[in-house]
Amino acid sequence: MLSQKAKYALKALLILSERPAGVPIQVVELAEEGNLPRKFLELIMLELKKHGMVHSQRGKHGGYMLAALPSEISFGDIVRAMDGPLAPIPCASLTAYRKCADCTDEKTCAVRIMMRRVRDAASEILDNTYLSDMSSDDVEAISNQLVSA
Amino acid sequence: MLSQKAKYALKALLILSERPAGVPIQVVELAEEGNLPRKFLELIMLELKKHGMVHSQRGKHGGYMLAALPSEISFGDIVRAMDGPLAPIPCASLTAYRKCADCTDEKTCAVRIMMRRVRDAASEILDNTYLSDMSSDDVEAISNQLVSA
DNA sequence: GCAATAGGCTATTATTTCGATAGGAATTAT
DNA sequence: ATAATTCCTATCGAAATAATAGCCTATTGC
Repeated sequence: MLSQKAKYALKALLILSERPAGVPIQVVELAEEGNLPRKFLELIMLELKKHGMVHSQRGKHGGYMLAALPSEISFGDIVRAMDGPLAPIPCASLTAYRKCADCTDEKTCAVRIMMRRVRDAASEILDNTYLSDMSSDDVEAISNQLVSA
Repeated sequence: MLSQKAKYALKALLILSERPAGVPIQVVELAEEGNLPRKFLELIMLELKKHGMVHSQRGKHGGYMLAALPSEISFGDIVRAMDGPLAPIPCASLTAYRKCADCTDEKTCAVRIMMRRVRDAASEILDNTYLSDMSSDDVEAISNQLVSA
């Protein structure tokens, strides 16, 4: 499951990615444009900042801006920052491996192998798509393709 | 995330799939062989039965058996029965679509498109692999390939 | 028929996680 | 100074998760 937190983070960063770089956008504005709960979004932006994905400017005329180019921030980065590993189960994670408490022999565990495949597939998609690949223009084009297909 | 419940279900069904069909296996035996909490597993087996994936026989010499061939029960079936839809977010689900409360325009939602891709990838894997594809022999072979690769 | 065995069912519980809100401290522009 | 805005901590309620307990009911073997 993708948490609300991660969903909101994605939406906020997508909005930021379509604005001119370096100009701070306030949380209120992000919340309005994305239809997101303001106070919750504040926490999220703070967390994104701690992960180095955005910069902030305090005080009047402050706000948030991307810490890198939209072509450098992947969906995988964002989802991991908010929700942790992509793998459905810790023993199938590359970035945060943890053995199952009840596991007797990992090598013969079919569950782990299957979940590893799922993880790899998700990573293949999310780690190779960047904010810049999903601008509103791109998304509209994709949606239209789906309709005509 | 794959729940413990789903993980235990998968392990139990994998054990069943390697036993002769039609011979009931008791919960205690499944719990021991799979290193699973007995009482919790009882609930799980019951739920699997309600989903029509296993049959049960009560009384002395009772137990559970698969309701179909191992080549007919997919990992996708099992995961969905235990944890619900594969999609990371309801608006990207085929089997249990639900609109996001905060969504203003689904057609231009990049999050939904990405999560739909993830869903499709997971489905591609889980719906096309059956219990019979993951017998302990198969799994050992796969593990050995990984070592030598 | 009766005892033993095993699934069936309901309730309960503890723990954690999630989603969100509140209030105020720190900082900056004017 | 004042207004605006991020930063930080605390807190809350609701839901989900993981599991256990206990009793009921069906079936079998003798």
